[in-house]
Amino acid sequence: MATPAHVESRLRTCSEVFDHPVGEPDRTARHTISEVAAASGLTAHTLRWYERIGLLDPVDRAAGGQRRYCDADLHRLAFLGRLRLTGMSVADMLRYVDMARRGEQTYEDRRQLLVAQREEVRQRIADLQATLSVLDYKIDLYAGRIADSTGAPAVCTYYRGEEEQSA
Amino acid sequence: MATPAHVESRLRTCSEVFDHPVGEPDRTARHTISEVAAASGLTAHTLRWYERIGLLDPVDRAAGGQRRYCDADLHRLAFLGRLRLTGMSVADMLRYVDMARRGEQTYEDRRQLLVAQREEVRQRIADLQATLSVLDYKIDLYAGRIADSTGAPAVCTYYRGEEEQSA
DNA sequence: GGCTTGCTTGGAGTGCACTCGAACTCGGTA
DNA sequence: TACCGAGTTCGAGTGCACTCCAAGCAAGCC
Repeated sequence: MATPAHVESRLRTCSEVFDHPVGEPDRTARHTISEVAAASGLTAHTLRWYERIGLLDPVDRAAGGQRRYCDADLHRLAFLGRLRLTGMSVADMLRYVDMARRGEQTYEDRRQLLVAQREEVRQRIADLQATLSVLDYKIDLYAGRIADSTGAPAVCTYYRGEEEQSA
Repeated sequence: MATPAHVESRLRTCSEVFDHPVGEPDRTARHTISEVAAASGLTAHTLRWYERIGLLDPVDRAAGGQRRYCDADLHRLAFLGRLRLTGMSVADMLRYVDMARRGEQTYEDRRQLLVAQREEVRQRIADLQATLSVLDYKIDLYAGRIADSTGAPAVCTYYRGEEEQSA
């Protein structure tokens, strides 16, 4: 049922893996730090720093001591990027990663952490959507598309009066 | 057409104004710094700092030098809070406020700034919603509600394989 | 051999947005 | 009069998340 024979099974590029981190990750250490930096949007500095503080497990090395990242590293980076996007602190990401290292016994703890984070994300989306309508209103106001101070029926006047600090 | 006579027209409280900054703001300086702190969620320290750096115009003072905020100050604070929520930097908020001080001639500039910010907010919402589905997937995974490695038809396997760092 | 490029390290530095401290003033009350 | 609590000032400090630096190494090329 896995990969049909006629599908080429070459190793995927760094960006391919990072942008679409699905399936069983290949464990071949083969991506250089600059490839991973380009794919992830993080700097090489930041990638080394993530490893130093323990967000990434020690990365494999080529002869000469250079880092070679495998697909599993990219999977983790991609997910950490998602968590960071939600506003999760590095300290909390570390907590999550430490749990992941402790294996199945932390499934429930991890689930709870993610459920809490999901709630925060939902709240954040709601806040942003409320902000969006304030921005819409202000933009229309500046474009002169809102007849001001005429008794237009029930027009939203959010933040009217903030425009000019005269008086 | 304005305020019918039978509607009581007492001055609104600090929280009322901050939470619902609509209509022409009253210019009576009457809210203490701790009231504004409670209503806005900012600390008194931060309110003074906002004024020091110019995000707020110099606030009126009671005899004795204590600050008394008016409704217009609260309107501005409420809108600044919205901008901050979008991730706008204090430096950019300052730019916006400086434009507002220069009056009508900056309407177009301000509109453009807000349009750009609106685009960022939309992008941010999209990112967060994508993250939400990743979180949903992971949460289900941890709850054991996803039959792993069985050939379930086209199940999303985002980030599968990131769970355990064994191997 | 000499040069360039890309990588290595640990520690120090940066920028942001607050956050706090210390010393002081004011108005009210027991 | 003594004290309290809420407020004042400005400069300094904090925590976070990078970001950079200097010195060095290894491989590849002219």
